[in-house]
Amino acid sequence: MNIGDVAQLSGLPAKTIRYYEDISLVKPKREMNGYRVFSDADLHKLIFLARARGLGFTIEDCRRLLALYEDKSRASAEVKSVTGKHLSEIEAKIADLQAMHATLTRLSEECAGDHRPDCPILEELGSDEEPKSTHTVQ
Amino acid sequence: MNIGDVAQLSGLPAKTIRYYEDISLVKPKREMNGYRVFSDADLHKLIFLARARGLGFTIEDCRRLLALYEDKSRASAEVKSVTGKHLSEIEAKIADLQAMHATLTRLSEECAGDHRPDCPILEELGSDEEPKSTHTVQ
DNA sequence: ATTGACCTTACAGTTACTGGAATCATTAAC
DNA sequence: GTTAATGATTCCAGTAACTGTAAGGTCAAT
Repeated sequence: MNIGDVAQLSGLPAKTIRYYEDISLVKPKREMNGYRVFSDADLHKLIFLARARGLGFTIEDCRRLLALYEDKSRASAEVKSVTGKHLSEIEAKIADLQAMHATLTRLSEECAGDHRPDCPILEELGSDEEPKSTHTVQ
Repeated sequence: MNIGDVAQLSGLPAKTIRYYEDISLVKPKREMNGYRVFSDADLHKLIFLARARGLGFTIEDCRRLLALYEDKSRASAEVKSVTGKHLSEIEAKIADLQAMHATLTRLSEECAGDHRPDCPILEELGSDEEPKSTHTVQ
């Protein structure tokens, strides 16, 4: 299969697949004309990667998970550990976003949103005192 | 004030403040020795930026908000519009993260997490069929 | 005169791609 | 047989918002 075929089948852009080769996540063979040739195993890997990335795992997590996937004597504890760390990060991000959301919603509700210049959003951002909630993490 | 002082007072790293000057968010004067000199107005801007960034606004949003802040004849509707778009993006991100979280939690609960190789997490990532939920957005 | 804290610039690296240009290969149409 | 469309290749640059590091200048105190 050529890159267009596996792009279609995995849902990943060809550009991304070339990038994954660059960083050695997949190692397709080459034809005499220089074209990449992807085996079924390569396609399988790409589908694995697409799903893992879709679940928000970093590339390095994906590399680790792929290695575990191919190690038939792995301990499932290792996989669960990677997943657990990722879950914690997701939880932290959700919490941050919810805090931002709460603050912005409060300010937005207080703002008339008309032609007049008075604006509680800008007032809070520019105030001299500590605002009700300031977020340090994005 | 020198950069260390405003870094302290705004909570922003000096490095970040230099970067903000690079991209023209602040324009401190210079002393004869080349050191940056920050006015009270500069400090005020930096605090504004720190808060807006803390609420997850992009740098370009911050630039826009800062311009509105300094435009005493602005319409609060403009500020509310920027904020509203940002709120929608936050909501979308939260939804994505919650979907990932749900999938990963389900898989994690099914995984023994011991010395044995059997692992539902890897099985789903590597399965030939469409998994129960595949996320396209991260 | 020297130490240490603080300031300067410039360049590289981070994450995970994405866009674009220039070129080559393959295939289908005329 | 030539041409055009499609699809492949490489390479370089850009994105967001910084962060790290190196090499060096300045200042206050000892």
